[in-house]
Amino acid sequence: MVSGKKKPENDFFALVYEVTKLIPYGRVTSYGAIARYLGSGRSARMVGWALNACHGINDPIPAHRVVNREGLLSGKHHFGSPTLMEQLLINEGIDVEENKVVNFKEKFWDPLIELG
DNA sequence: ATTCTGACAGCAA
DNA sequence: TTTGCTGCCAGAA
Repeated sequence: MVSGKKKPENDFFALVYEVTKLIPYGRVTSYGAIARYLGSGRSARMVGWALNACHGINDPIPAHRVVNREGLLSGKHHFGSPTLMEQLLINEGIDVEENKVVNFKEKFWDPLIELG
C-alpha cells in the first residue's frame, strides 16, 4: 500500500463520527463518554477535536448532541452560528437554558451502556 | 524537529 | 466547597 498512508478506517476521528451518528434523536452524550467508549478514557479532548473536523466530511454528524459532562454547550461556538447548536437541540425537544441542557441526566445517552 | 493549542475531564491543594 | 493544573492524542505553525 503506497497511497493509503493516512486516514485508516479505524481512525480515531472516524470512530467518533460513528458513535456520534448513533446518538438517538432527542438524546445527548458527553465527550468523555465517547472517549471512554473508544477506550481512550481521558482523551475527551480528542473527541472534541475530531468533531471539529466534522465540517470537512460529507456525512451529517449530529455534533450538537455532544456536550461536555456538565451538559454545557461548550461547542456551540463552532456551529457557524452561536445559537445554531441550541436551536437544533430545542428542535429535538431538548430544553436548553443558560447554554446548558435541562434534565441532562435524563437526556444523557451513554454509548457504554446503550451500545454495550 | 519542537512547541502550542484544542468543542474535556479528573484530581490535588 | 471551589479553583487550578495536569493528562490525553493529534494536528498546525
